[in-house]
Amino acid sequence: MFSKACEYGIRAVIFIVARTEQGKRAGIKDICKEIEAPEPFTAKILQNLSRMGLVSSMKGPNGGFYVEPHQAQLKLIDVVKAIDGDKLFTGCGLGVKECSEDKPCPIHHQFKAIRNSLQEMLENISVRELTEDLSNGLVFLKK
Amino acid sequence: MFSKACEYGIRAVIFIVARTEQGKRAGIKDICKEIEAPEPFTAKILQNLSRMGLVSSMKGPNGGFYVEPHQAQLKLIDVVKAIDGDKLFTGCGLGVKECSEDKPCPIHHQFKAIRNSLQEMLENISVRELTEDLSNGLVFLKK
DNA sequence: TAAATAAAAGATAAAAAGATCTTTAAATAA
DNA sequence: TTATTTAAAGATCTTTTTATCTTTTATTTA
Repeated sequence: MFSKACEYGIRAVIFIVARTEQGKRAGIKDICKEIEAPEPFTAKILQNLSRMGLVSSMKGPNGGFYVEPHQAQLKLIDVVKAIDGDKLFTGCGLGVKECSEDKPCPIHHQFKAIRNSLQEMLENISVRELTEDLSNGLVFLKK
Repeated sequence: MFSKACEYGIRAVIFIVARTEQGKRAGIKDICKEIEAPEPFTAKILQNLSRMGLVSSMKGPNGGFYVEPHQAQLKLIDVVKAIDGDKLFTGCGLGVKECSEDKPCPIHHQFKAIRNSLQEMLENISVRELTEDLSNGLVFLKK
């Protein structure tokens, strides 16, 4: 469904927001240990997210990734679209080039329903609420 | 969502069933022209489906791909699982290794709902009913 | 200011997915 | 039987995705 990059990205962002709420920044090493992700690859992903303004970073001692208050309002859909783009929500399920409402592919309508609910779900979940579940020990980022 | 192989596979199978209902076999060339897919790649996919018994084939003049009556009952889920496996329905949305009901990832429950409805959709759609829409000009396999 | 820390950036490498080409085998029809 | 047709099989190639390594730049602290 999501690319590996997107999976790592979402997990990393959840952890970063959690750390920010504890008043700390999250170093790439900590992040990757915590979410069990490859370090240089995840660093790349976060550099991109940082450049796009979804998260912030600071170099040097005690540096690392964090979120500004306004960034803490991130919805999951923002992260997904930043990393995987929106083809999951706009592309044809069967890869038919000119699939549209007028000339639908064989599963166009059924598919639309599914991915609309996927999109809706991602739009309604904030990263922040997931960090709460995380601190409460309700959900996990690794084994 | 689906791999390219799966997209081509589904489109090809729909066309093959349609041709079978017209009492003909579908050659790989015809198939690929009709669904706008790369020929050797699609041939590989159909060879696999044939080996797995989802479709039938015959060599020689007037040969090609077709379905036996019992194969015409194919559901979309059969094709998807044959090509992409079932990781879409069983794997964790965030790629967390030991994600489970007991130790769920942050979006485990929301994700489950989505993919259950996806699975349900694929289980309830038969390839055959899609060929009807195709012959009625209601849906399209290419532009 | 100098040393240490940590992200940024760029180059490179490995693996997987997607696509192609060539040869072989089976079936049919002349 | 022989030539023709068409899928099967195997080898190969390309592109994209995933992952790593090295060097540079920014920041902090001593």
